[in-house]
Amino acid sequence: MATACLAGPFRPLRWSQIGEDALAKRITLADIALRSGLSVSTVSMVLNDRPGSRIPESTALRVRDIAKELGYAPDRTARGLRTGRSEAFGFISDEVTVTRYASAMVRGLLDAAEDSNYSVLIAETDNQSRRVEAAIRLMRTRRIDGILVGLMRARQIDLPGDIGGLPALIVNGKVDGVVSVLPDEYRAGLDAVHYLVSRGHRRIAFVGRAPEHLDPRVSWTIGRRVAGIDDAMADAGLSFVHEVGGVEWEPELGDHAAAEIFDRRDATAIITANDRIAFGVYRKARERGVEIPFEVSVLSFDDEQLASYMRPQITTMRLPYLEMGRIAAECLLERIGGGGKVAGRLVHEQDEILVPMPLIERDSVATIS
Amino acid sequence: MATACLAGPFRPLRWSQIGEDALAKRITLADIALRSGLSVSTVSMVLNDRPGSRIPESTALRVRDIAKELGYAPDRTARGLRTGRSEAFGFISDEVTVTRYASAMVRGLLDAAEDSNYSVLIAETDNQSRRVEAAIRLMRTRRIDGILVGLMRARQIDLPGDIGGLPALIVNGKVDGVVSVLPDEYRAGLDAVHYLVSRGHRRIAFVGRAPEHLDPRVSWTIGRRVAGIDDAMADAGLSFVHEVGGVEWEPELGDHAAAEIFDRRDATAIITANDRIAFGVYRKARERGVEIPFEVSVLSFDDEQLASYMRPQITTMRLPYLEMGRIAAECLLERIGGGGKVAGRLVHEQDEILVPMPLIERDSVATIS
DNA sequence: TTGTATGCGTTATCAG
DNA sequence: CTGATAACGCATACAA
Repeated sequence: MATACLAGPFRPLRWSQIGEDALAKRITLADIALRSGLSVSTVSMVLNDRPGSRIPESTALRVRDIAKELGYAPDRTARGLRTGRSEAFGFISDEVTVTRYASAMVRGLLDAAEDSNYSVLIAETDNQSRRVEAAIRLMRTRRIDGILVGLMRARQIDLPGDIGGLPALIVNGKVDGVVSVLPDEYRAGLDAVHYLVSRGHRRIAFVGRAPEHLDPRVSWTIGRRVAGIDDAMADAGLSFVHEVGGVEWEPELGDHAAAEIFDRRDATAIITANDRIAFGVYRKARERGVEIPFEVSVLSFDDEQLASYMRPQITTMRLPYLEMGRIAAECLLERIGGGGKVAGRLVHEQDEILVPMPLIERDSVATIS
Repeated sequence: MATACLAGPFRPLRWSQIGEDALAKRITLADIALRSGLSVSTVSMVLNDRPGSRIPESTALRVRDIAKELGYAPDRTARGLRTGRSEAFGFISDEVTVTRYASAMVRGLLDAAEDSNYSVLIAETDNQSRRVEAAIRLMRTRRIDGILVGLMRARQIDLPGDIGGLPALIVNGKVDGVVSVLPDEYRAGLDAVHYLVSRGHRRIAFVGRAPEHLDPRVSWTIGRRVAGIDDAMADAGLSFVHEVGGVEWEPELGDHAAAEIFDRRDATAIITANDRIAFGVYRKARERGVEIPFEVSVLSFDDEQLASYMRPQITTMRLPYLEMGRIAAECLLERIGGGGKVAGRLVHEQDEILVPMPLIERDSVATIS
């Protein structure tokens, strides 16, 4: 472990003010009951305005006034103990919090939670089932109302821990018997090809096919992405002028593929299975003096961070992590039934919720005649 | 907002098993008291083995056995209500969860929390003081034991919300009167130059100086980074053969600077203020056919994700976000005093905890004679 | 229309 | 050594 190291003048410093602030007692229903001369239960009724018992507006108003004046906020711990609902849910991820990819997912779910006054408990498991179990156990002792499981790469997994009757969803992944929120990869594949064709391209190359990716335990979505691409090509009466397969979707594959494709001089456009491959294609293009998009167009998938560094800016099908996170949280909240002010109609009793992958139109695809 | 979209066959699906699992009542102290014939308080004493009262090993053992057998886990909600400590702390960040940079910080603090059986409540504020206040308020109603504030870019800020007597630390930033955990930028600047000098470089260029960065509200650390570089240069009796200033530390600055530097042909090494600038330098080098590191060496700062895509791999001073997160959480936990099994000695009553920035030695610096 | 009593699961105090 | 009993802050069924 890294060790902390000191610097600067040694200046004693209060970690926290133990003064009047700390003495500012947390104010409770009792306080406001005292102030109003009413009983605790009356105050509670007013503040939760329960439909059952009608309390005259006059007193209700007074209670609310005092509550506001005192700055009352209900103690969620106590309320949770009483009601059995914590108004918090858990998010367990393999490593999504920490990766280049998908931390937008976290933001999406945080946003949705905030809208409903929910808190989120986050745990990373690094794919160790021991840690998954531990996380779930810990969260249950905190009485979370539901649980979200997030994966960095969309694939099928088994859930080691016992969800045990808790409302649950999986984001960017597949677990038997649990509803998934997934990117709509098939449609994205379709859209990608349609876009290219609509811009006049008919001699298209494809980089990244690999049978290994068809195993659902490896990827639940890549097969659909490729199927979409293939189907759209077939619909357009086209077939690839060249293909370069590859399991490792890294820049090196792009380097290598671009070299081949540039040598053959037969493609006007290249579809790369992801941005990292496209990055390699770009690199090779710069080396060879091949001008994108004038000599060759590039269309890619993912729109990861890396894409923002590519010049010309790359046109790519965006993985909608932000929306997936938000939608997953909204579904969960609605399922929990806790005042989740859900914007639109949300889908239930469906085993997959597919979120569209928008085409981010930038500068790497030229129109040809 | 994106709308969810359906696909696949409509197959009714249980969101959760309402069967035996859900009926598996949460087991409490009472259950285990019943089974053991002892009282709830005795069981509690045993399970928390309080020093006050000695309970014979025989009964203690029996209690523990039953507890294990039943799979007892204390209800943190109830315990929290009683003790006033939730064994959870809050993490409030401007946008650190979601950026390319610093999500490692989150992992670090999650790791530390897990070691102490703490949970962490995360909120993003997007730099809106309204949201900061709301987050703090919400967290306080959950009785968090302490609070961590994280910033994406290390700078001085004011904390809008009322921390009110809660133990607090700020990670990668500065708030008046609050202890900071920061990267040791001055030393990193020193080390960077020393490294270059030790490899024989004496004609060094620097890209990225800007007076604007010296404002603590803009950056609390860049000044130190540059000061370290300058001091080390002076110590070595050197001055930069060329400098290209720039406020925007983006690839374009690197492009531009590299063009200048390559034209002059007077530097054997370039220090770029961050990786994004270095990325631009690389791009220009590839365009010009300049070979790194043989014709010119590049030394950079940050080691952000982008760095992993650069070929040859770049030598850079790593921003130790993971360690900063872990150390901050450990300090906070120790301050809270809650069973935080802290590995090493941690520093207190110090207004800054500086975490070393390691030199990640890769392939962009050549040794010259 | 409002107050009383009870319980959520723990921990803590204090008798026995 | 152990067990009532109270309290944490809130919600709710029921009584007044």
